[in-house]
Amino acid sequence: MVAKRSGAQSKRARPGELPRPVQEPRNEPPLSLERIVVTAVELLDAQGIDGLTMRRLAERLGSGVMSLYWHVDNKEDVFDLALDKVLEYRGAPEATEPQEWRAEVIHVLEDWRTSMLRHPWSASLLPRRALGPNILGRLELLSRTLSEAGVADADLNVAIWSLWNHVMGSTITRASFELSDDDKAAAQQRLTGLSERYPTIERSRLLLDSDWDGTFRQGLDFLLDGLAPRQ
Amino acid sequence: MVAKRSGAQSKRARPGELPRPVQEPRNEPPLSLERIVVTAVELLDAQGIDGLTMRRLAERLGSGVMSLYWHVDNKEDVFDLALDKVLEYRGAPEATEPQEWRAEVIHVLEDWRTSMLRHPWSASLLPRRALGPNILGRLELLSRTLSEAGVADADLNVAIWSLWNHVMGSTITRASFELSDDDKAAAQQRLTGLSERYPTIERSRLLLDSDWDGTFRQGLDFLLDGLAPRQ
DNA sequence: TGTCGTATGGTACGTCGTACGAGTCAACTG
DNA sequence: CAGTTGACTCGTACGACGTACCATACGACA
Repeated sequence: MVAKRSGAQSKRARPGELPRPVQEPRNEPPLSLERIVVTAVELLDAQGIDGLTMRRLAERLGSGVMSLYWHVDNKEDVFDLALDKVLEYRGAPEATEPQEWRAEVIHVLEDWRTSMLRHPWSASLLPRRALGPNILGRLELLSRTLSEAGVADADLNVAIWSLWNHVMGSTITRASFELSDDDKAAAQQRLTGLSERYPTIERSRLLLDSDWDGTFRQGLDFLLDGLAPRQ
Repeated sequence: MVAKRSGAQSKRARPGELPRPVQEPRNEPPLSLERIVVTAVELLDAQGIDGLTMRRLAERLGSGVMSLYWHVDNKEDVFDLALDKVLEYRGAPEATEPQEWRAEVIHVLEDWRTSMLRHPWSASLLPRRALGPNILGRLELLSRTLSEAGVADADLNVAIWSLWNHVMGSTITRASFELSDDDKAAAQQRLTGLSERYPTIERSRLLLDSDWDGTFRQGLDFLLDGLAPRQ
């Protein structure tokens, strides 16, 4: 536990140059934190949360299992890094007109939600992981936007958490209904078998066809209406 | 996989009656689904999600590990049952005056949130587990209340999911900040060490002292304002 | 007395995270 | 040039896990 995890960039392996000295050809580039995290995300996308094991990760990287532990403290670390990786923000860094703050907020939050829905495992992972720099960066951006829009400092925390909660809730709900696969079967079974116990749910077909995107936008509008300073 | 998991109630062991025939005294009551679930909740409360293992559960129950599998399909099953157990609803079953629907909704949702905060593991578990009967029961109750309050069927799903999302988001956020313990250390470190990167967050002390309950109530009010029919 | 459904649990297998320590290699020091 | 150091890789091994398989016990009924 010393100098480990310096932001060591692996130098691009320029092919043809510097022929491999004595060893049998190593067809994989050297390990790096970057490669590990990228591969972990791939693995999570392909196999889900339980599909990520250190052995499989090493296999994909063409390395020994224990080599990973030079770059990473433990498996939880991998989860933290993968989660934060997925939440990198590549948004317009342009200064926005002050009167467009609402559109700016909506854009930030929808991008956030989209990023997580692209990797459904991230939604179920976030509740129990630490806040990485990218997550904090998004929170900071949101804070600044609201602050510049005129939200008083005293109301800022309430505003931020309300919006955060909305994004988290919508995303998690959406994602957990997306990847179930037996969702339809289970829901159908419950609805037909127990329709007399849950008549209202059945009537509104709550579990079968809901407009996730519309719900997100509509709830967001209500929150922003309430949070925004009158003007 | 046949008649298993019938709601087999274990008959109360009436002490003194029917002396133990030949075996050495079995000081534990017989296994039952009920006992298993209750003990699983205790174990989760005490040790957290990773603390629940089939071996530890069996140890607490004074039984062999494999005996659990007569009552339960697998470990995921235990999670589902424990989660739903925690969400039993013991609310006032009274018929409410139609003009009090708003208080009724607030009560239902606050009770929901309180139940989950009593068992912080439930918040991080819910996103990836199936909907049990108690959860569906709460959704049904919420649906009926809103429906009787005059929310049109077309808007019902949006209303329910918006409220559900709010409860989920608030609870998960709150719970994940509650049980971290290194929260303060990590947050402090980030704030002092990286204060120039997240100035707005630092200024508002977002990660240190936020009013979770107030945020929940205020966001809920905004949502209800938006969702309720004008009257 | 047998047979059957209900219930218990010991043993064993494959998989997991990771501690430990030996190994390789480039860069630097003298 | 030899020697040392530090960055990095990885084979082996250990304890813990979920659970498949199978032997057992017991009350009820034939």
